[in-house]
Amino acid sequence: MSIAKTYTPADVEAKWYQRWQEQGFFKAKPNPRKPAYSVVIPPPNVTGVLHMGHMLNNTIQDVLVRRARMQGKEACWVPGTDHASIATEAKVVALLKEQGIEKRDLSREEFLTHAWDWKEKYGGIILEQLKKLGASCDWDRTRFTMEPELTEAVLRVFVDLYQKGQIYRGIRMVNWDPQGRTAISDEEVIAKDTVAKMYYLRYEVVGGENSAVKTENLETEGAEQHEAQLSALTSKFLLIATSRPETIMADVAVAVNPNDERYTHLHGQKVRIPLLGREIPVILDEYVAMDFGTGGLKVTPAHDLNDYELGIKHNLPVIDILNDDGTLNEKAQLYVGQDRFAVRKQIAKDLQEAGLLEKIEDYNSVLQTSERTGAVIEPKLSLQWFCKMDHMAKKALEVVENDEIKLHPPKFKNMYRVWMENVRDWCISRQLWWGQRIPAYYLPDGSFVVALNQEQALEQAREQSGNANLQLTDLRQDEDVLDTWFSSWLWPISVFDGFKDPDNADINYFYPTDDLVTAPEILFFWVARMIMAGLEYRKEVPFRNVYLTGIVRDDQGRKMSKQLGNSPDPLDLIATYGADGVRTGMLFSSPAGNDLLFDIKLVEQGRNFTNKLWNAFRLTQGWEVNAELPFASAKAVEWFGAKLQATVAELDEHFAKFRMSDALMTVYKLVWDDFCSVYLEMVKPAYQAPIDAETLKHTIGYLETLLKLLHPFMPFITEEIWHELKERGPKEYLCVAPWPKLAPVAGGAELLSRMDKALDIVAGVRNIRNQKGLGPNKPLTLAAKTDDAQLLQDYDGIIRKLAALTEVTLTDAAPAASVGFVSGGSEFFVPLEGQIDLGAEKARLEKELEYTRGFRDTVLKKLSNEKFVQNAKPDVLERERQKQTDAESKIAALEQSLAAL
RNA sequence: GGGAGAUUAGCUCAGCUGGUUCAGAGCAUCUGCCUUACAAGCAGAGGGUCACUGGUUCGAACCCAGUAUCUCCCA
Repeated sequence: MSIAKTYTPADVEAKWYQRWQEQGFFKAKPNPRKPAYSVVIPPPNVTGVLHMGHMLNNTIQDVLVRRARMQGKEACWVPGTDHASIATEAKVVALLKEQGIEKRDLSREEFLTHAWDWKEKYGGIILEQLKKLGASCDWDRTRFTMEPELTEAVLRVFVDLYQKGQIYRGIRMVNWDPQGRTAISDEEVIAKDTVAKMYYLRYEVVGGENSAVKTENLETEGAEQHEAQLSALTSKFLLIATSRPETIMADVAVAVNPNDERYTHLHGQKVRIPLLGREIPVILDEYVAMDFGTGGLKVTPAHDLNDYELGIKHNLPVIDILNDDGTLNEKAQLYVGQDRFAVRKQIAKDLQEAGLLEKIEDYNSVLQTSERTGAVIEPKLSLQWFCKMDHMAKKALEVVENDEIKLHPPKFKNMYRVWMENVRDWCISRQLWWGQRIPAYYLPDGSFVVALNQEQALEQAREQSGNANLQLTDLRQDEDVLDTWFSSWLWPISVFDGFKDPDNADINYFYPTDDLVTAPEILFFWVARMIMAGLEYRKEVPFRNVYLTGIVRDDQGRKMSKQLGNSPDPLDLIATYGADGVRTGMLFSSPAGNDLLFDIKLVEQGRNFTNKLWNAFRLTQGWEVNAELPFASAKAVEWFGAKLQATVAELDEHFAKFRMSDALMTVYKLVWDDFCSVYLEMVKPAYQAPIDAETLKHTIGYLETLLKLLHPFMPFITEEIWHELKERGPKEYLCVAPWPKLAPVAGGAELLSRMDKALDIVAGVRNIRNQKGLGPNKPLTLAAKTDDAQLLQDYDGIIRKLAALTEVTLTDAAPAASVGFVSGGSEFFVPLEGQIDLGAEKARLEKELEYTRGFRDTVLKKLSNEKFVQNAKPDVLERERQKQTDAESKIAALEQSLAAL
C-alpha cells in the first residue's frame, strides 16, 4: 500500500479539470428530457485580474451549478467578460501614454485598434484563472459584451426604446468626471465625508455705502459692537457662505428667503460679484434655508443641480465657466486655463487681499467622487442621452415585492424598494470611444435619426428631411458611446442570442435563468436593470434567486485592496492549499450577504479537511477482506445509514435557503465527526486484522455517497478518490454522478437516539480516562446500573471498542473503589483499584446532585403552574414531564452513588 | 438630516411561528496523548446576565417601547 500520507492537490487538479472538459461535462444544450438549470456569470471586467471577491462569488456559483448538474439538471453556466468602458479606456490611454502616444493624436479608429489589441491580450485572464478554481462553466458559450452579436443586441434595444419614447436626448445636470472626461450615472458616484472649508464672501450691495470695512475691527470689538457693525455692514455688503469660491464667476444671482427679516432691505436690489464686479440680482425664494450659512445663497446654475433648478424657476441665464477637464474657460474671465482646485486656493487669497473674504470655517460636507477614476465629480450641464426609468422600475419592483424574484438574504428587499421608488432617469451616454457607439445620426440641419445601421439611418434621414439626395457622408454619427451597464443589463438574454433570435431553442430552454450570484453594491447598477430588461424584452424575470455575497475583508475588517496590500494572491493560495481547500475556506465564513472576514486559518482548515478525507480513504484502502468473516458491524452500518439520510435532508434544506456556509458545515461535520471519528472507529478492524466483506461493501458505499455530497464544494479531491476507489467506466465521473436521494430509514430517529445514548456512555468512560490520566488504551471494565439493559446488549461491541473496555457488566450497586458517571437515567462505574480520591469523587457527585435538583425544581415549578399546564401545547407539556422523570431518576442514581462511597 | 439592519462564547456566526438541551456551531484556548488512516491528527475540558432599561406573557435571546453603540443605504 503506497498511498501518500498527505494529500497533494497540485498533483491532481489540472488533470481532472482537463478530463472534465474533454468529456464535455460542462457543456449544456437544450434537452427536453431534463429540467434546465442556468446561471450567467457576473462578467468580470476585461481590465481585472482575479481577486478574492471573484473567488468567493465564483465558488458559490460553482457549488450551485455542480450540485444542479448532479441532480440531473441540464446545468448551464455561461461565462464571459464585460468591456468596462471607462476603466478599460483609462487603462489603454495610460498604456499609450507610457509609449509616448497621446489619445488626442489618434483617430477614433486608431484608438480602438489599440483597445482591441489590449483586450485580446489581457481580457481573458480572469476566465483562465477561474479554471484553476474549478469553475465548471460552459466555456464554448463564453461571451463578451462588445462582441458583434452583443453589440447588435445593444443597438436594437437602443433603437427600440427610442422608438417607444423611453430614450431621449436632453440637457441635464450630469455627474461629470473631469479626469475621465465623461458623464457618469448617479450610481457611479461615491459620496465621501470630508472636512471642507466654508468661505464667507462679501457681495457689495449696488448703491449701498461703498466703503470697505476692515475685518480686523470686527475681530477686536466686543460682541455687541460686533453685532452693530455687522448690521451696518449688511447694508453695504451681503455676506454669502460658499464652499466653492471659484465658482463665483458663474454666479447669476444671489437668493435669500423672502421671510428672512435680515434681508428685507435687499429685496429688489442688486449686488456685485466680488473681484469680478458684475452686477447680479437678489432673488427671493423659500428654498433658501435661513439657518444655513448666512441665509444668503449664491446661484450658479451651471455648476449645481439645485441652483440649476432655481435658475429655471427664476428664468436666469446659465454661465458655464468650466472646461471638460476641470479647468476654467474664458467665460470665467479670471483664472482662465487654471484647474478648479488651484483657482480655489488662489481666489481665496485674492479675496482676502481685496478685503472681500470675511472668514473661513471648517465645514463637514460630502464629496462626490467618481467610482471609476476617483476624481471629484463636477455637476455639469450637458447634452446627454437618458433612459426613462419610472415605468420599468415600477414593474421591476413588483416582481421583487411579490417574491417572483427572491433576494438572499431578504434584508436587501428594503434597500431595493427604496431605490426603485426614487430612481431617476438613467444617463446612458458616455464621452468615450471604447463601447457601443450611440446609433444616432445627425443631419446637416441639426435634427437626427436613430437607426440600427447606416443604411437605415440614411433611409430615415431622407424621409425625415424630404431630401432624397442626402448621402451617408452628410450624416454624422453621435460621438458618444453607451454606458457599459447598457450592455450588461441585457446579459441574461443576450448570451442566449435572445435579441437576434427571440425564439431560439437556447433561450426558450435556459431563460429565465435560475440563480444569480453577485455583490450587493451592484444590486441597482446591474441586478435591477437586468430585471427591467428581462420584463421589457421577455415579459419574464431574468432569474428566480439573487444570492448576494458580502465583501471580502481582511481579519481586521478592512476591505481588501491593492493599495493596502492586504489581499493574498488567489492563485498563490490555490497553489499552496489546493483549490478545494481555498473553496471550502472561503465558504466556511460566508453567510449570505454578510461580509467575509478572510482569515488564512479558514483556508488552512479547508486544506486540513481535504487531508482528513484523504486519510479516511487511505484507511479503507489498507484493509484486507476475509470473505469467511460474518457481518460484524450491522449496528454501525444501520446507524450511519440513518445518519446519512437525516443529514442529506438537512443539507438539501440549507441549499434551498441558500445557506451555503451551513450546508458546507453540515457535510463537514458528517464527514469528520460522524464518519471518521465515529463510524470508521466502529468498523475499523484491529491492526492487521481483516475486515468482513459486508462491512467493507457498506463502508465504501457510504464513502461514495459522502464524495457525492462533497463534490460541489471540493470537486477535485472527491473526483480523485472516486476514481481511486475502483475502475470506472469511460463516462463514470463523480462530476456527473447522481446526487444522493435517500429515502427515510424506518425507525431512523430511534436508531439515532439509541446510538447517541451509547456514544454518551463512551464519552463518559473517555472522560474518566482523561481525568485520571489513564491513556486511551489501558484496558478497563464498566459496570452499569440501568433499566435499559437492552441498550448495553445491542451496543455492547461498539461501546467496548470505542471506550476500550474489556467488558461491560450489569450491577445493582456501585462496586468498591470505582469512579462513576451518569448518562441518561443510568449510572455507570469504572472500577479503579488504588486510584480513587474519595473526597474528590464525593465532591463531584454532590455538585452534580445539587445541579440536577435545581433543574428538577425549575421543571416542577413550571408544572405546578396551573396557567402553564392550561396554556402550553400538549407536546411541550409532555417534554416537561419527561424532563421531570429523567431528572428524578438521575437524582436517585446520584444519591445511591454517594451513599455507596 | 432621512431610512434600513445589527448587537448572542476570545473571534466569526446559527438560533425558523415565544416552550425539546436552566443557550448552539466552527475556529481559538486549556489538559492529556507521536494510540499502526490522518500531529494538516486523536481524546477530553473550560468558556455566555443573549448590548442596556422597562413592558406584554404561565413562559422572552426571540414580541413591544425607549436608550446606547456599530454597519449599510439615501440626501
